[in-house]
Amino acid sequence: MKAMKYSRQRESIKEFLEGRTDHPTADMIYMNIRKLYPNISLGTVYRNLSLLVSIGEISKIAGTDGAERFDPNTKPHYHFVCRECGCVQDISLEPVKALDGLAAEGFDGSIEGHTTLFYGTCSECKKKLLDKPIAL
Amino acid sequence: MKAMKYSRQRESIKEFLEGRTDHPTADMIYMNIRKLYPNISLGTVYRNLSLLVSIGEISKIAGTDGAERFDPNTKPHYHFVCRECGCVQDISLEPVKALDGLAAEGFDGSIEGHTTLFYGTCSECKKKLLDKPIAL
DNA sequence: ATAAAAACGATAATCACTATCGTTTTTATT
DNA sequence: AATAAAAACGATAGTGATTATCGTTTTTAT
Repeated sequence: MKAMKYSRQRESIKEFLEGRTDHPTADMIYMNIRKLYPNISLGTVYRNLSLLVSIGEISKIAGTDGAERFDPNTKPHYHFVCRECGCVQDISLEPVKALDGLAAEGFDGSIEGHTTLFYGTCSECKKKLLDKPIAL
Repeated sequence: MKAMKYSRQRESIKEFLEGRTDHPTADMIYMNIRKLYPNISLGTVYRNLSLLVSIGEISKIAGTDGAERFDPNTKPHYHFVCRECGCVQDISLEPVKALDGLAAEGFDGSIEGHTTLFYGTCSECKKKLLDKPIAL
């Protein structure tokens, strides 16, 4: 009933995301795709991003302040967000499924999973903070 | 330099939140406070909520879709969000601080903590889903 | 080659939230 | 109690991310 048709815009969005680990926002993706398709619309970027998410080809990272971020890696994994610069990075820790069981104890609903966002200071910002003189 | 002055609007917001475990949004709080102060402004609600958060009297729950939610419980704890109705509930599991150490392994930034949001179906919605006939 | 419908670009609308600003309250000091 | 500085207010405009609308263009099965 709703067969998906090919679109080069969607293809280029997927290609742009492929291999990336910086989890860009819709706007960052828009800015970059515009170099290839100068009159692509921001709405088209949003439409295709949610389309790609809905068919499971990319995933969306929620919980980060401001804009949503997109990830070509669809396997569940944890993320880290830097409190200094706001950058988002992958955490190479296998999701701790045991947490779901622990959380389910004494809980009357059913728990299907969890999302975890670690926060702190990324290595880049740690360096910068060391170089910076102490503020008075 | 910036002494905080009393305000009944702020007081009533704090009182409204006190004892609640449904984690209302700013708008839900606004709707309720209006019964007591019919011409309170939504801006006043937002201003006081962030003020109360900044002095540590209440806390803000991020990561839930749409609007931010507020919690009178300032001790760090996990939350659950229902995928059916969107309600947010407390999880009575002590934050697993060991996760931070695990995540830090092989990570070059520094991890200060994490937020975790469990998802699934709340008990209310489980009941409703059982009563509902299977869709064709 | 045709035509149905999916996707497009442009743009308006929505939603949650923040900022501005003139007026009202609070509160420390007379 | 009167005063006055500043914090807080209500009304409202503005912002930023996202979604909806709509007439036109592309895709694709026939």
